[in-house]
Amino acid sequence: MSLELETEDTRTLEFKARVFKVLGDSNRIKIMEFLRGGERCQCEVIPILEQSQPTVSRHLRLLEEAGLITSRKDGNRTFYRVADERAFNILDSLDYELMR
Amino acid sequence: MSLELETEDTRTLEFKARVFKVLGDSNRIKIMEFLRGGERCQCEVIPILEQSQPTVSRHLRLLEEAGLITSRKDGNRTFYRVADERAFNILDSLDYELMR
DNA sequence: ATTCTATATTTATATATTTGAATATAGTAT
DNA sequence: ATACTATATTCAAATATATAAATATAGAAT
Repeated sequence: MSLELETEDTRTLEFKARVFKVLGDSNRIKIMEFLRGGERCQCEVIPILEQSQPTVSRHLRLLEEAGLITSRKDGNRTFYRVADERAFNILDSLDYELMR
Repeated sequence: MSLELETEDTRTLEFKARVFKVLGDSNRIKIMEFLRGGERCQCEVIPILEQSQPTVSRHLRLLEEAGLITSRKDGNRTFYRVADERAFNILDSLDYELMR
């Protein structure tokens, strides 16, 4: 028995930190919210964020690497969707009045 | 009607991003998990993180600035507790098997 | 084949974040 | 008063992150 907390191992802890870190950017939260409407291509995301195409591409990649979204190619385009509907629970877990 | 999403205003979006960003660090998640056990002083947190006192002090300050924890001084010590039990919902919202 | 459109990658720059050493402050104990 | 303990702050260095310009790739349209 070490000094480590019993409740959560290092793996889980770092997994959670990675996911939260990726969500710790309003551009990426905006993407997640946009994807509530279902699958969208990158070209649809770009005007939502009002940022450059490489920047949007990178944000999408980070969300995908964190396992929050998945992508599929269709011809020219890359379509993105939320990997698991439960991902929205993370976003919604903050909808209480801690905010002012 | 602008290009902005109707569902969440910029304020809410940036609030959420700020909270997630603060939680996007395994040291700070570890602190939150430790505080499930109730109020603790900084001197109790330090051996949990196994990091320097200034570093722990800073992590605690960031959590407090994000509204996730509160502090109170008692003599020499500063005690910290979770600001709202619902903050644990954020941490727990990630307990589904997106992880491997 | 050429042009256009969508996306990805590389690169440079600017900015933010993490860390601990050093120091400051302030309460506690003797 | 002096020493000790707990915490906060300042600072510098290392590292990470965000952004867009430039470029590359590749499918679609003509």
